[in-house]
Amino acid sequence: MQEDRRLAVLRAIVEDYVATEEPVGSKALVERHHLNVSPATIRNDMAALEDEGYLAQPHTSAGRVPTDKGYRLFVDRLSTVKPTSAAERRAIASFLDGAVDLDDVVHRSVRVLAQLTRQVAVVQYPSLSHSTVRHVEIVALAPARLLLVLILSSGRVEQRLIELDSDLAEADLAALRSRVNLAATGAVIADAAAALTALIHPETGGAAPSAATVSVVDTLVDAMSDHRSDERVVVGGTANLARFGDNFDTSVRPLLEALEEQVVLLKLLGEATIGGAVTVRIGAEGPYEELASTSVVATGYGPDDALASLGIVGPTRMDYPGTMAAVRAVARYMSRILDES
Amino acid sequence: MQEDRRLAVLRAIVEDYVATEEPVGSKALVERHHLNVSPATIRNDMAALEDEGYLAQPHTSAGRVPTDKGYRLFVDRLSTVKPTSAAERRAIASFLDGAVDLDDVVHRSVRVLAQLTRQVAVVQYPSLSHSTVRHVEIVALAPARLLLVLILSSGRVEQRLIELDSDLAEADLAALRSRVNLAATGAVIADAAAALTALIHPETGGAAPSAATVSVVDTLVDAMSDHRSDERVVVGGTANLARFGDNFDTSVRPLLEALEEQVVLLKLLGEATIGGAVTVRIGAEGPYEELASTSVVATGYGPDDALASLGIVGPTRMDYPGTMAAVRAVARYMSRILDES
DNA sequence: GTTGGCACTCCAGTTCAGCGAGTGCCAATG
DNA sequence: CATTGGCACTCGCTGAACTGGAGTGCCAAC
Repeated sequence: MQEDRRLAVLRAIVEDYVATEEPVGSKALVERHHLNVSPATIRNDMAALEDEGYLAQPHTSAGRVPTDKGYRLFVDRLSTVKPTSAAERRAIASFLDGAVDLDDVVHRSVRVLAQLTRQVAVVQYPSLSHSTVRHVEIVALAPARLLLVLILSSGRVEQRLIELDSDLAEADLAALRSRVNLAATGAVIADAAAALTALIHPETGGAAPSAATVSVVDTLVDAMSDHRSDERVVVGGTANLARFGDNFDTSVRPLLEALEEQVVLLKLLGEATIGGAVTVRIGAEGPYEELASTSVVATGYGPDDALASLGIVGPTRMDYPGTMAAVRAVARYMSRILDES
Repeated sequence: MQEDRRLAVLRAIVEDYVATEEPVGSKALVERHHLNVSPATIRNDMAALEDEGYLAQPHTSAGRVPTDKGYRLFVDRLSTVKPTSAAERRAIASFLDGAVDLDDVVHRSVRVLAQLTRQVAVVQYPSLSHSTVRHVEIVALAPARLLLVLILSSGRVEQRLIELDSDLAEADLAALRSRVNLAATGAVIADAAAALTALIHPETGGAAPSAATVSVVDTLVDAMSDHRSDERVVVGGTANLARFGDNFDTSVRPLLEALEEQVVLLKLLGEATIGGAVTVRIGAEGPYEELASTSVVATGYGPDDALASLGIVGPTRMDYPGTMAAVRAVARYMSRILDES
């Protein structure tokens, strides 16, 4: 019985603190939420919650503030999933439906996510490793100079320029082109790379591959395993940082620094790709000390939610239910769009 | 004689203010710079400079601060061009030389520029309109489904997918491919678009073009005139905003907002593409009221410095000579790299 | 277990005086 | 006429002292 009320108190404190940005005291609490008990009772509960580590006092004789542990409990057990509002769904739809290509989808997503959550939004580009090869084109710019164009299902295009030691006849080029496409087209990146490699290392000892073939295949395999381009992320909504101009040094500065470090961002997002659900990292739960006062709400998108991740970064004091709903909604819509195209 | 000294005083004030971030007084000035006159004399000069609008006082009985007009005079007439240091050149070279493709060049440039200037750096992608067509590839993914790949000299690749009403024979495809390339390859975008259009509107009334030809040409011309992709910019170094955490509302917030608005950024940079030199917009000189307390230092890059622009955005109180040198150095290096590849 | 009462704590905001950097003006000087 | 030293004045900044109020913790009563 008291246990139930305690949780209700914790929930109320989280909600009030998120809304007001100020430590919440016992009296204000009984007024705003109609708990049918006296402030003194609440005080006892608050003291207990503080003992258990869910609350903290900025200083003696101020109200209580949730700790990371408090937020965690709130997110895990107390928050009711806020359904995305019709207005939000409409915003997402009208924003994303106008997108013309992959770049555009990613950029629009980051914008709409930043707008909905009023936080800094981060969207990772679809990773190479989950794409399939749509087509490989080999163009002779000059007799000994080839342009390789690798077109992937996610809409991404990679190009490489190579010089050959000797000229390549048009007929040979055509043959090479069709062999390469036969091996790679339609396959997942990893398989395509393997199939291509097999072309120049034939188990069944056929004719030795030509120098041009080796060169082309090497370059393509290299482009396919170039994980550098996996590391691309787009950031948006940094203007939202302006909302919490105080706490500059504790909140904004480390966040800005982290945003510059794409590697960190990718790690943060990466954790989220695992399950299908929306992941929440609160405060110091992660390994990044500088981000102790920020939370990350992220999820995967694309088929099986495994193509790449998107999410937001914000202060631990944030509207978790709303943010989680927005992140999930954008991810779903994005998956759908990518699936259609 | 006094005129000379007045300018020296202005220069000294700008330099000191930039270095110390504090209003500079007459006494401190004679001490730091060895002007061989008394503080009282300087005071007279300062009063005169204030009358002419080059200086201002934050409040009575504080030191002087340069006005926008003061900075303008400083930039135009008083600053000696700081030659890029060897260390800077080395930093730029080692940073940019590792770049593998266009995206990479742009991203690396923005990083190195942000690092050198310790400001927010902005680099615009090479504009379509100044590129030439390197190659057009037409691939039949299916008999009635074509993939068009447009490869530009700047390293950019555009792709379009089209469906035909009827199947296209391999021979016809080859013919079309060679006609299109004959018309477009090597030409500047605008010319290429015109030449392609001519293919389907033959003045000398030849045979009417096939439906496939019309479709392909239309799509290519459309891709060439797609100025949306001209509007891409990359921003870096926002973490440098942390350095001036005070003035949050006057400096940081509007800047963050401007950075989100790519259109504004492009306009700011756009002004710079005109001459070959480094352009400086100081404070309220531009039409953007919110950016009244920021300056933009930018220049063009690429052949004739006309391919696109890059630059930095920072507080009016900045090291103009150093910043201008860095911007110019990065632009030059970038031009060179793009030229080579 | 809940409640009202009460003493206590401590932040936040305000007032006020003193300090010091800096100015403007003036009269004197070369 | 430019320069200089002197001097009174301004004004923001700093720190101390004070106060109001919100909030707590504890205790005794129900």
